[in-house]
Amino acid sequence: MKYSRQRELILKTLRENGIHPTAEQLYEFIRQEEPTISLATVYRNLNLLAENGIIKRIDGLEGTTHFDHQTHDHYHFICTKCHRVFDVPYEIAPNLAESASKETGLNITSYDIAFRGICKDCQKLN
Amino acid sequence: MKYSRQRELILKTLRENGIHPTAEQLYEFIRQEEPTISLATVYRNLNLLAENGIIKRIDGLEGTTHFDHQTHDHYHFICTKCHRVFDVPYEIAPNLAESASKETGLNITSYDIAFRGICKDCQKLN
DNA sequence: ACAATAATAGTAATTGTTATCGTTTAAAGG
DNA sequence: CCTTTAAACGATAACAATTACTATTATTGT
Repeated sequence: MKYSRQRELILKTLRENGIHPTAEQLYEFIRQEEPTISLATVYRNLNLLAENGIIKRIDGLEGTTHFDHQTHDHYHFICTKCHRVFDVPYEIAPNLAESASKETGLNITSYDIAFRGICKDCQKLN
Repeated sequence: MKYSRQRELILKTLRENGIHPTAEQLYEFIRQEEPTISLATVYRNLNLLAENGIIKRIDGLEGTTHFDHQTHDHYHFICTKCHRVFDVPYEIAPNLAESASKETGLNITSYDIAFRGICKDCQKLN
């Protein structure tokens, strides 16, 4: 993997962002600083970074994939109204992958937990 | 909601299917019995059934939505090789939505837990 | 500095899904 | 029954998210 300014910018922007953006959202943000960047470049690098374990994909939302700079297993809260994704500072069970593997006999390598509901900002708007 | 032969067939087929198929997979299967059915009808009815709580959507896979005839909260195992979705007969924590709500202060209404790994069939093929 | 090759921008193509629209069909009342 | 009405249909166009393609540019090792 060869260095590129665009990839560094993508990673830096993702790390500074708290809501785990989509490729499109990142693209719109980065465009302000780097107007010639291509949407394809954002997608290409996000996938590349995720494949190399540097960032993490978050599926589980309707249609669009989000990206997270934190790679360790943790939980998310997805607002069903504004569709933003937040980290959940709460742990159900430590070593969940291992204990679930033992219990079920399945070869579990990772997991995703997504909680859904209306976030505090969206609740205020009612 | 008015009765339709197509909807009944979709629901019946989903209930008989163990791997929680996508709309496309259901469509291909149903076509054998009902060759004139439209893919749009499959999508329309799966969404309608899910909105009415009769079936459940499973997001969380790369891109494609799967559907599940079981509506109560339960966990899934997604094979990262063949992309089939299986039920996980294992419960981490009862009343997870409520306890996580209390713990975090978030207004959690539902959740999804997806384990990932290689299923037994795919392990055999190596 | 130069060759080799990875990465880029721009855009076309693909894929999963939804919307549209004219036609068909199930349910309810006369 | 027969008619009316609205829901559902099939076919296909439209759409949105993502990937593939291609000619050009940038990075790295020598």
